[in-house]
Formats: sequence, C-alpha cells, structure tokens
Amino acid sequence: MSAVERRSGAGIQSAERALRILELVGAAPTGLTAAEIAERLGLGQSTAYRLLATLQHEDYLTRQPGEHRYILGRSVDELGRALQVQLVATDPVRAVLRALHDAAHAPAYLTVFRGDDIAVAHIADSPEHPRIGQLHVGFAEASHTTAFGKLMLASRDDAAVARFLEKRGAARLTASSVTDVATLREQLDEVRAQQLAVEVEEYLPKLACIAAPVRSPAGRVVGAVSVSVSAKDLPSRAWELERAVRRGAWQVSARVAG
Amino acid sequence: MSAVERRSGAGIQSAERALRILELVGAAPTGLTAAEIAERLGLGQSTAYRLLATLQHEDYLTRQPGEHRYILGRSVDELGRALQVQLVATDPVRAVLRALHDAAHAPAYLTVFRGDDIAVAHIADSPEHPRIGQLHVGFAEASHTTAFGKLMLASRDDAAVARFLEKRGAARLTASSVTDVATLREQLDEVRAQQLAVEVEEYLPKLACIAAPVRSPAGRVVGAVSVSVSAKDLPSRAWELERAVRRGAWQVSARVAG
DNA sequence: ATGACGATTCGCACATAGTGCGAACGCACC
DNA sequence: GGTGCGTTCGCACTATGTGCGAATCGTCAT
Repeated sequence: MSAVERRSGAGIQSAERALRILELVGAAPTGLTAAEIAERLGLGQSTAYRLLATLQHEDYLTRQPGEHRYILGRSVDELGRALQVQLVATDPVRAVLRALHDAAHAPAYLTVFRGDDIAVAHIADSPEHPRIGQLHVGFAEASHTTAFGKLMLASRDDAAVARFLEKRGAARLTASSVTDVATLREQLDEVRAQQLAVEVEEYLPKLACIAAPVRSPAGRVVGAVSVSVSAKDLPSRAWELERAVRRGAWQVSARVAG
Repeated sequence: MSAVERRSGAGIQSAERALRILELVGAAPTGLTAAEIAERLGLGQSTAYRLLATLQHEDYLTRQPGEHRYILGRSVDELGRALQVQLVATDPVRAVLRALHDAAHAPAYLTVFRGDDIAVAHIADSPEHPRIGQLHVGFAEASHTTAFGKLMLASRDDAAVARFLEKRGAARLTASSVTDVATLREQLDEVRAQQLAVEVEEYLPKLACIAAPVRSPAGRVVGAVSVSVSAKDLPSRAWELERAVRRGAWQVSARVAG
C-alpha cells in the first residue's frame, strides 16, 4: 500500500467495492451498465466485470434479457426480508399494532433498537389518525426527544448513555426539549421505574407520545410500541392510552422469537 | 490456486465471503458472533474480523451496544428500499391497485419482470377477496401457466422464449396447463395481439387470472397488473374485468419513473 | 457483405491486497 | 490474580485480485 494515497475505509477492498456497486445500482432507478459502473468507481474493466459476475452469480444483481444494464436481484430482496424478520415486523405483530390503533384511535408504532439507531419497523395508522409528519418505516437516528428514544436510552446503563450523548449530543428540537443531561438522566430513571416513556411536545409541537418496552424472551428490551396523540388530548386520555400501549407492547413481546 | 480443490463460484473470493456473511447473519434471527461466522465459513479469525469490520463500517452490519453478535444494519434496509423503488412499489402505484381491487371485487397484483424471474411487488386484497394461496410479495419463478408469466414471455422474442423454455421447461401444474410449445407460442402471439393475457385453471384449479402489461415511459413492457377470480365467474365478468385490469395497468404505467 | 462500434472475455505479468497463524492485549467474571 | 472470551496486532507468504491490452462476439449502419 503506497504511503502517499491511503484508501478511505480501512477494510477489504473488493468487499467494499462490491457493496458500493450494489449501492450504485440501487440508486439508479433503471440500473447501470458495466461501463458506467467501472467508470464511476474508477475500476479497470476486467475488475468491474469480475465483480459484477460475482454479484450476478450470487443473484444480488440481474439483467433483463437483452439489456446491458444491471439491476438489483432477488438476493437483495431476501436480505431485506431477513431484516424485516429481525425487526419483528411479522404479520401477527402487525395485527397487534392494528388493534392498538383501533382501540386508541391514534397512530401506533413499532420501533426496534439497533445499535445507536432506531428502526421504525411498522406503523398502523389511518386517514382519520395519520402517522406523525415525516416519520416513515425505516432506520432513523435515535433521539432523546422521542418517547421510544427515551425508552432506548433507559434500556442502557449510564456509561452507554454517556457515550451516546457524547456522540449525538442532546439537541433542542422544540421549546420543551430536554437538553440538560442531569434532567435527562432523572427522566430516564423514571422511565426505568415506570417501564413507560412519555414525551410531550419535545419532538414536535402540539404532539405527545407514549411508549412501552418490547422485550425479548430473554427479557432484554429490544424495542417499543407507542402511540402519538395531540398534546392537548393527553391529560384526559393518559390513563387509557397507557393501558393500551402497555397491552400492545406485552402482546408484541409474546410474539417475538429468539 | 491449487489444482486439487477448486472454489465453487468463479468469482471474487472476498466479495463472495462478504455476501455470504450477510446471508448468514440474516438467517440467524438474533444474529451471530464473530467466532460463529468464522467457524461456519471456515475462515481464520483475522480474516473474519476484517471482513466484519468492513461490513460494519459500511453499515451493513451493526451490533447492540455491549453485545457481541452481529445483526443486519441500516444499509441493508436502504438497499431493500431501493429495490422497492425499482419494483415500482410506490404509494401512488399501491393506490391504483387498491382501487382496482375495490372496483373488481377481486385480489389485484402488481408484478415486475426481472431477468427470468417475476417479482410480486404488491398485492391489494381483503378478507372478502383474499390473495391466491401461497402467493406472496417477493421474487418467484416465472411460469408459463400464469397470466403475468405469459405476459412476460410475450414481451420477449422467440429466441428468448426458446431459451427460457429450455432452461425452465413447460411443466404441467393442472389438467389445463399448456405444455405443448407450439400451442404456447400461439397463445403468446394472441397475447401480443390483444395486449392481454388470460389464464383459466392452468396454474391452480378453479382459478382464473387476467393480466395487462405495465410499460415504462420508453414503451418497454416491465411488468403486469392482474386480478384473479374464480374460474366459474370468469365468463360473466370477463369484459368488466378486462376493462378494469387494462385501466389499472395504464394507470400504473403512468406512474412508472425512468 | 463489410466495417465499425460497444460489450464482454481472455491471457498474462505483477504485486498488492488478502490470508492464516500465533501471540498479545483488553476485559469481564470468578 | 487468574481464567476464558473477544478482539487486535505483527508478520511472512502467496494466492488472489488487479490492470493492461488484445481477441472475440454481436449488433447495427452503410
């Protein structure tokens, strides 16, 4: 390896290249040709073709017959499906969320904690009770201003929380966001005690959220079930919603494998 | 490379290994430890760790803080999402399928042709009009016995069809399945002429299916919109269903990008 | 037919990038 | 303070991946 130019990610070069190809192809709605790929990655043609042959052989890429552009293949779908399973987004779990939505008359969410991220695994909503703004199924940064974010942090010990805050900080999103670390710690203690997290206008104005923990059979907190309602409705409905969310989280936990 | 033992897939070794790791981790609901991965793949620990570091760095793998097992990361989700886009499974398209289902009182399907496979991109059904048996969203082998399969074959020239049949054969699934190649070719010609494929009890007994082609802006047939009904209802409803399916396919085509 | 152009494969020489082994390190738990 | 993981490091070796150029194939236009 030359001392002059150092590769960015210190990793297995060809593995990185393979992954980058997948991303590149995925980002192109109609796929890419071998030449385009080689060019954009600065690869010789042989190299590109060999990498592509491997990816195609493993069904991560395919081509329409007669076409020269590569598109994502079925293995990508299989991986995605495997992820869904890991995220607990199975049909019985979806049914629980749907029932929660119907009972609470509010959008219901299933989130799963992954590393320092949160994955929104499923949302049960309706035209009458739509999901929060831009919240969508997929990975999102964890935040100390959301009910499920608090739950995630509460599931960790102080050292881990400190590490998290050091990395991500405690940004202020609304006037009510908690930015003081000491106060946040107190909140997390309360979350641990109640096994429930509540957030009122800390994430988005006028909105409140209640979340209860989902546990693996081993007892580990792996995610959260939550609902969001308008902040002004919260006082009158808190008790009812808490019960509904706790029940939903319990039911999901019972349907979590492994 | 030793002449004695030859590697299976003639490809880039480390890329293959990286992909295999992803599959392995995906297949384990709760993830795997580095040691397990190294062992199952027959890798030295350094090698395994370096591969894992690369995959983690690119966010294809993550770990829960404190945990030693690797799980699928957010990049997998992003890839899967990119595939969904390539499969045209966007919200407006889903809405079209839903409308078709409501109008036709039958389960509606969007399929996308990929290589020699068919991807079921979306299904709009209901408890009253449930989807066909084990049909599910995801990739499936193309078949000459399904309406969308016929449509896919019809979108190809004779040589490509020949190649397909040589590889996959023309199996008999029901008493009505067409297994004679000449007859099949005639059917495909008719499909091309009508821009519509119909199948009656060729795939599953008592079921019939009508499919119309989805076209890219460039005019290429990229998939199909279809509905399935009970075979005995077909005669009385054929005209109505044909109109509905054609309309649905047209609407989807208008919502296909690139 | 002929030629020209893009896509794809092949052959080859080179050395980088990847590999395995063993040892060292860090860390938690006993 | 020791024992048992999980993880990193150092090193020597060469298989593995690489780039270049040329050969081949296929398609389309002339």
